[in-house]
Amino acid sequence: MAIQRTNLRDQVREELLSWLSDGRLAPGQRLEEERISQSLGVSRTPLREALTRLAADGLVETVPRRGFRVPRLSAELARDLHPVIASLEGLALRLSGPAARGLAAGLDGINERLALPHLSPRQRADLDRRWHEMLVSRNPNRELAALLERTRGRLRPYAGSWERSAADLEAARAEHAEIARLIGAGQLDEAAEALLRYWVRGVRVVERWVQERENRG
Amino acid sequence: MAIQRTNLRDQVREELLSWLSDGRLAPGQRLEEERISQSLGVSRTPLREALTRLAADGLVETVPRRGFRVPRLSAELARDLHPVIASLEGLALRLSGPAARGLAAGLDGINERLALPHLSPRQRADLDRRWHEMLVSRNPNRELAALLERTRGRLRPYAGSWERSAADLEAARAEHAEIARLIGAGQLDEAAEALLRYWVRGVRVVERWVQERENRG
DNA sequence: CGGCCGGATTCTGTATACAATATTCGGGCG
DNA sequence: CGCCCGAATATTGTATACAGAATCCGGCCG
Repeated sequence: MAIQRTNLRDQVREELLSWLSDGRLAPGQRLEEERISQSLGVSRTPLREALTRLAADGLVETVPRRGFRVPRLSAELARDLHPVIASLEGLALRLSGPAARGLAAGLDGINERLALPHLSPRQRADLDRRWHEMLVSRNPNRELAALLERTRGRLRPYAGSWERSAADLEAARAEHAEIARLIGAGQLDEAAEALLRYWVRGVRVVERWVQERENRG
Repeated sequence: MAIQRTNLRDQVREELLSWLSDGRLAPGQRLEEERISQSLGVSRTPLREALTRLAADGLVETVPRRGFRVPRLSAELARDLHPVIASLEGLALRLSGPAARGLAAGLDGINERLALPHLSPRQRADLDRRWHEMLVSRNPNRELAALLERTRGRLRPYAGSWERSAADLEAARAEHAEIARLIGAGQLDEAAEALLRYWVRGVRVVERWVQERENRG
């Protein structure tokens, strides 16, 4: 028995978010309201409100008199957002205090699964996402948590970049492991620095993926 | 000749933002759509889209089937947001690199004006806002800049806290001056630390103001 | 053959209409 | 006299209607 007690606006928003994740809404695509609202079985009103909210979060963009569109993939976005996320996660980690030490085991658990073969890029992206969610889960600052979730959400369209070489995957896993180790040792400042390195290295991976994607498609 | 705004949604949003700043929309107040839309001379449709965007930014909140309301003042919000802003501003400052040194003079200029007598709390809040905008104006990271503006915007309803004692005002000015001095000397890491102290001290000022306000009204 | 122009069509932005829930207010009951 | 209940009213959430701008498409001119 799912809780149905919500409004169409939020339901539509959730649906559009999943469309953004799985590529049914492709970068650069124009969003024709009538067509989408019909395929969702709702009117344009709640759809537009959902789109307005997504636009506020940067997941779609709006051009006056030309409606909403999905932003094109941009390596610059990753270049800009990754250090911001690293900084916020570092703050969240430091604010967690001694409670952070208990995270190490769980983090390692998720990191193990990241190595499993036969995972789709999106499944790996999801595991990475959960790893980082757990990383900051002991942070008591609610606003910081919300901001982090929103900001990380902007990278949703880049989930495909987890289609990466074995070497890149292994590098990410090694960095995860190193961060978890530092957390387990209570060295939160060092962990925050390692986080920054993790995210900055991730920029290059995303850059290459975006580049490749432009060449192919 | 004013710039003819693109759509009503954004015009309405700007108007509501100023209403939030000057208290015409008071914390805790329920937002009756029909009344507001009539007083703005627009229909409920663009108003609701503006409110949806404001809700995404945390400036209003929504209760299912009870519409939008202005969040109550909360010292906890300041406690949570101030360190986040400090962290983001610190990052912006470090990313500015050597270009930051040129900021010191302008920062001092604004800081001088903050000492002028006969300023309203809101005017002081505005000067402080401009001081911090200038502080990060050399930062090349566009996403960080946007995030900072949005996050700082959430403190809009707390502008009244610049109605403060002469001692508190002087303390803020002294910290501004110290930060500017460090920037002028190229010591960005130290400036970032001073920034953190500035924002953390600000928490107490806002806490007292919120407390006072609850007692009075 | 290519580029430009003008009407037809599509789509957005806004207004209005409508259904269902929340709130209000007065009357009955304890 | 106070509290609870229910009808009347008000308000939200959603659907539909409509005006005007953007886009498309075919014909005309160079």
